[in-house]
Amino acid sequence: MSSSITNTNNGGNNDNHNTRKKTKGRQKIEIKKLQNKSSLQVTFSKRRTGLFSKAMELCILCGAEVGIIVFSPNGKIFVVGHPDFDIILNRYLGENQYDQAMTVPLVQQYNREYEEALIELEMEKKRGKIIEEEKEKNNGGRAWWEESTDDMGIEELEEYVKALKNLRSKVESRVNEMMMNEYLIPNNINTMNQEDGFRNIVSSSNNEEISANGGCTVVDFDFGENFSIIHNSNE
Amino acid sequence: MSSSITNTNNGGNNDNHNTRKKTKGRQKIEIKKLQNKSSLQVTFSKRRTGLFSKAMELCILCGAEVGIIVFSPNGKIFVVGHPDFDIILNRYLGENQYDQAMTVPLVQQYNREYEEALIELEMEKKRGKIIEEEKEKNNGGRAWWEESTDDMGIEELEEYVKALKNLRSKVESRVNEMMMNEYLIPNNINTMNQEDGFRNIVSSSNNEEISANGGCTVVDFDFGENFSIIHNSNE
DNA sequence: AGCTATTAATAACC
DNA sequence: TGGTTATTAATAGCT
Repeated sequence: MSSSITNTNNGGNNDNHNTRKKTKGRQKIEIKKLQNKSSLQVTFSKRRTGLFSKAMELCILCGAEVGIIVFSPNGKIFVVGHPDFDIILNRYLGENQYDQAMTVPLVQQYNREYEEALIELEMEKKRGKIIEEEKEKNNGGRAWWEESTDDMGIEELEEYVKALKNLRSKVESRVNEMMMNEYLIPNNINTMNQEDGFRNIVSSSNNEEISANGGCTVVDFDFGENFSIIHNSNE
Repeated sequence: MSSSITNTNNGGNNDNHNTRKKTKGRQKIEIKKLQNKSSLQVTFSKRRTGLFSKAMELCILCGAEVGIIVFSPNGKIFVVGHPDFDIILNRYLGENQYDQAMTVPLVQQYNREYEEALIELEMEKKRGKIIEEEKEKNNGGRAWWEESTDDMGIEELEEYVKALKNLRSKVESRVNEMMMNEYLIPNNINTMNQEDGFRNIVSSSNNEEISANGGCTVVDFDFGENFSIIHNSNE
């Protein structure tokens, strides 16, 4: 049906002249990885623009909020968001803080290091408290660890270090265990304040490249509304 | 030109009967917020599907990696990603750890608490080292803080606590300052290991609802490839 | 980066 | 929500 319509465009006139079709026009393609490197590049660029445009339309038409991250085949990163990508991300992280989004390696690492530091600190404090107590108990006298010989004192310190290392490994495994549980039994969805003090600098620009950002450029396309786009370069 | 073609569809036959157009078909619309609530809902649903589909095609055709977060006008969250949203997010966080994405409130808090703990710990360790040194210096003798009276010893401790609190506030303001600088002068892009130990549970499901995840459902659409979709419910 | 013939997406209706 | 149809919008293949 539709083919008969399109054929009327050229009619029965299959002569040369200026009625000959200039190009084949759009052709149906299979959705599978493009092999031609240069056409892949062009397609990526066009379709990425199309995707961002669609996202913007969804936002405007429906009052939705959309954030998109795209890594090009060459590893370049493109980020868009409305009203702003980081607000979207923040909201996502806030509503999903119990799931894997919050347990990205860096946060895991912070978590572990912080807990370790806390425990070490607690132990140091306890030690300080013991010293104080001992001092008050036999005032003028020596502290408990000073009652022994010098060798003995050093031994104590070595033992302390050993205990600390021991503790560290115990904490490590306990933290790992906790992480496991967080994966398997999602819980404690405690909402946090998302608006608090969080301000972003690389948004609300108006048109074209505004500020270099450690190799990360911020661009505001002609999307009419404030639909911030962050990418490295045009691809 | 195109209008004359479309008119051939109905020809000159403007009678009733079964040649009458069944619907007006697609009409041109302005990209501005839809007012009709129910059509907005329908449009959101259809266009969201379209957006996700486009994203998937971009991934397959070009070998790109895409992650999308959508908040519906009703606040429902929809997340997609290929090969997996959390991998995309992880990669983004990794490559942008200097920018505001890493300074969402929770991480800021972790950061501050960790730094404070570290400094307290450092101070405690230094104190311990001094004690050790003093002990070795005049072996058998008293440590420096024991040379004074008991009152004096307590005073020292109180001073220590005061100094610690002082330090804490100084650290707090220094950290705030650093955060400010990180916003204004993006720097230290030190790459971290992103593949390390990070595994996600709520992906690689196959079709329809698989696992409830604290109210967050995981669905794999019929996108052919493994294009994970996470959302709360269908909208 | 432009152009054009097509296909793909979708607005209106059911 | 899911299906149909007439249209518009996106884009594949060329320049």
